[in-house]
Amino acid sequence: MSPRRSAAEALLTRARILGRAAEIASAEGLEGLTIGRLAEELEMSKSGVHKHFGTKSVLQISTVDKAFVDFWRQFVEPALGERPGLHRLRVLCDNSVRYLAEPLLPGGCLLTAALSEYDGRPGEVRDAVVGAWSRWRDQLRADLEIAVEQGEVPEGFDVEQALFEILAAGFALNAAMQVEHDEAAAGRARRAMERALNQS
Amino acid sequence: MSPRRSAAEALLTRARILGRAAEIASAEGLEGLTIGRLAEELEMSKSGVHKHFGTKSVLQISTVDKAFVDFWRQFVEPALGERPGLHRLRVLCDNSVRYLAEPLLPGGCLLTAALSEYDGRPGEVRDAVVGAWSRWRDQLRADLEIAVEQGEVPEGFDVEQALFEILAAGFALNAAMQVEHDEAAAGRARRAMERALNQS
DNA sequence: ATCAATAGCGAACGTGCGTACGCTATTCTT
DNA sequence: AAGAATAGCGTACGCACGTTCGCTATTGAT
Repeated sequence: MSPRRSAAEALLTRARILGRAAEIASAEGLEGLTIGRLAEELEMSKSGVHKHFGTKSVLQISTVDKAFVDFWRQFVEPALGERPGLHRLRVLCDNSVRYLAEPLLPGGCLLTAALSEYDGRPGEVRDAVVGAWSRWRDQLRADLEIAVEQGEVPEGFDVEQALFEILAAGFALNAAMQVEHDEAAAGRARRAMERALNQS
Repeated sequence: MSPRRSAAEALLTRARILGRAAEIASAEGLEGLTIGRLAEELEMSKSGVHKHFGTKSVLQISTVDKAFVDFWRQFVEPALGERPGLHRLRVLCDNSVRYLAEPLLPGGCLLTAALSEYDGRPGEVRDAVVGAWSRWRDQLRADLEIAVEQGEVPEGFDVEQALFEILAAGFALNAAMQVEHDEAAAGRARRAMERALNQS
């Protein structure tokens, strides 16, 4: 039927697979993502899907990477031009709230779900998830530290405490949206993050 | 081999199954929990395990119930004798931090993990998870409202905002413990919860 | 003493999983 | 123009899953 596509087409196919994979995994989990279902929904053969990755865990890792890159491109990179420190941090927080309140994926933030799914399962998939998560956290921490250096926060400001509370608000927002579609949660998350920065 | 136990023994068997089920599910997820593995680890037959529940989803729901009841008995009920309002709320918060920092189960809080696992999958399992979760949240909210009535919190205190931030700290604590065994996270969670109550 | 009820076992089932292999027809290199 | 490389398909494999069925031997009620 469809014997061989060009190398360029193959890249498109791969992207198509990962796009659908991210959608499925965001709702059903990375473990609920199966090659058979993927093949069916994309109207191609199981072996055709399989060949692009060679292994289930490579598919899972690639899906995590894709979701993270999409998030980064759309919600982090646009902020990188802002003035580093407290200002850029506020932009990043606001972007992440928008991302969690109106996710790119039907099942919400794939990274958040995968972190919970794999926190107790050592392996390469877990490493990929934790790695992506750390990149995001390190970005926030970097701006927090710049804010301290620039004296934009009060004396004795606790960077790790603020980081904890910002991430906490993100977790809670994600849960509120996914579990009960709580429209008021975005506002609460914003307020919680702002309070984390105005540490008393 | 083991033909028929007494009704009393059967209850013990059921409890033994659910105990191990909660351990497995806390680490591998409610979906990663399988009857075959359960049977193997308990050294009984698959059909023997199966018969106690009749259906996989009943097993999952029973496991959620068991984990919730254990948490409730050990960390909520002992606090119910405390003076209602802000004081009891503080005890509950402290208890929940201890629970999340040193969980009963090897993979951390089963309820938190299950909430994330099932937030995008409608069905009876999800209903059970959300139901348990709501009971906990309602308990916290009840004391927050009592605190407001008793004037223990400042004028204009936002109950839902405080609730959001308390739960947020719990999520973040759970993640910090499970993902990177961050020993400092408990202190940060306590501080975050306290700040949620001292709403400015 | 009798006898229905049942805890747990053993074997089997259909299904869906990840994976392996060979094939075909096109693309890309030379 | 010729030939190596390969995208994707079709088929098949072994395995683990949840579930079903019949059996056995004890329990607990009559």
